[in-house]
Amino acid sequence: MSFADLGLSDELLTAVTDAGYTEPTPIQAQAIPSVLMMRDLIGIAQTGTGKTAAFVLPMIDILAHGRSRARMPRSLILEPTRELAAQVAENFEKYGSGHKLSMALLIGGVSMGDQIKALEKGVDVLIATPGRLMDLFGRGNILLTGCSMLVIDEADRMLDMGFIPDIEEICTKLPKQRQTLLFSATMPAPIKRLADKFLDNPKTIEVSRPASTNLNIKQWLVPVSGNAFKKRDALRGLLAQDEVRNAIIFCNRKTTVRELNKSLKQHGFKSGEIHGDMEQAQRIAELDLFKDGKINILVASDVAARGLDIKGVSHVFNFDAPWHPDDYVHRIGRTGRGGATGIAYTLVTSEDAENIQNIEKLTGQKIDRLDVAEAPAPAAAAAPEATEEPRRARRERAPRKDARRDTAPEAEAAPAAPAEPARVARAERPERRPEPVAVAPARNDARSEERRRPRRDERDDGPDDGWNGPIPDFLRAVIAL
DNA sequence: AAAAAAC
Repeated sequence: MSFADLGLSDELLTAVTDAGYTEPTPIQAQAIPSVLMMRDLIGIAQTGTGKTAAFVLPMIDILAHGRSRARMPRSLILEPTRELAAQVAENFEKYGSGHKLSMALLIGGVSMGDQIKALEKGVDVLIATPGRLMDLFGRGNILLTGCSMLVIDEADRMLDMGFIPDIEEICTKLPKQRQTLLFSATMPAPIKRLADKFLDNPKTIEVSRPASTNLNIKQWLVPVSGNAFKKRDALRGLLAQDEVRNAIIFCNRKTTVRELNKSLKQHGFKSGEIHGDMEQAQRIAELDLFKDGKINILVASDVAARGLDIKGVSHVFNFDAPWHPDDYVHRIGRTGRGGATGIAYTLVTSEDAENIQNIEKLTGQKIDRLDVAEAPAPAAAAAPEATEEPRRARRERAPRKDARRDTAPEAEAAPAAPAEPARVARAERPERRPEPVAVAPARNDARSEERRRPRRDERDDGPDDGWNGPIPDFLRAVIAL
């Protein structure tokens, strides 16, 4: 099966080939001919399956004929988040380069002026999040009566976010005579009802079992004993592996995102953050830095969990196990995209245990616990005196004021402590552990070692290990069980 | 429990 067999125009095939694609993904192979035949469609597909191109490509061909009129867009694509909407717009630009399609991206957080101007001129493709679309519609800037094609993308996400009433209202403003495509990773009852109500004899395509995980992604659970501080310890150790080219780190809370990014920066990592409390321009800027490799770590809330398509993300970390098991599948799906392999680590404390159970129930697979034999960098045990040395040195420094605080500890906020004798820092680190050259400047590494040792000690969590075999140093401090 | 989306 090749793109040439799907009925797309020659210009479009050229654009696809230029973009480096030769073979359609299963959802593209199944959806594109149906869409070109103007059928309604339900696409049940995980992200990372090539879903976006499955509707963008045929839409370009369909819209190539005819032209738009002022304030009357010819097609509408609804997306749950601004990032996703922007990404779909990028796809239209990429594949539509040979066509003269006009496009407007209606999302919040940016000024309305340009959006209104574009609408005035008339657009072939309108890509929108529901809020801004409703807003502009209410102001009389949009007429949807000429809109003969509708795409509802990530419908289950829309449901989660309470957008279904908005979607229903928008649907009623479109002409009855139209083509409607609905995409969703899962099919909960309210989405089924929505499809029954607004789609006409749809063809249903399901390309992967809902909530199945991508087999290209190697998943690990990393048991961590204790608190957020120890999680940060474990995380830094994992990030220091050579193979971590870049990574998205998901947290459950925006505050955790901010704290973790701050902490990673202080440890010399090139990291950035993205969450819903940030200005839109800031979000895009951070995303671009990550895409361009100016930073290689992006700490994110679930705003980035779904649909974000960034090429070549080598690792995903779940700093917290997500509350909703669906989100787990979406988060780790940011790696292993386009047939590449990826690795996903989930840090697990007792607080995460229940969420992990739900995830394993949903996916129907047990996730491997990272154990000694398979740990990334098995190492010789540290010399006995090596663990004593930093404790002594540490007692000479100011003790923590509040030993119970486990977020944003002042030890991290404080300026760098004077370096330990190099011998100590080295003795604590296994010889075979890769230097974190690409991720964290080595000079900061000794500092990070210093900082976490005192903390563990003061918290008086008991012995450092209970292991018999060689344990990677970074896991020694944090692994439970 | 959280995050997302309109001013």
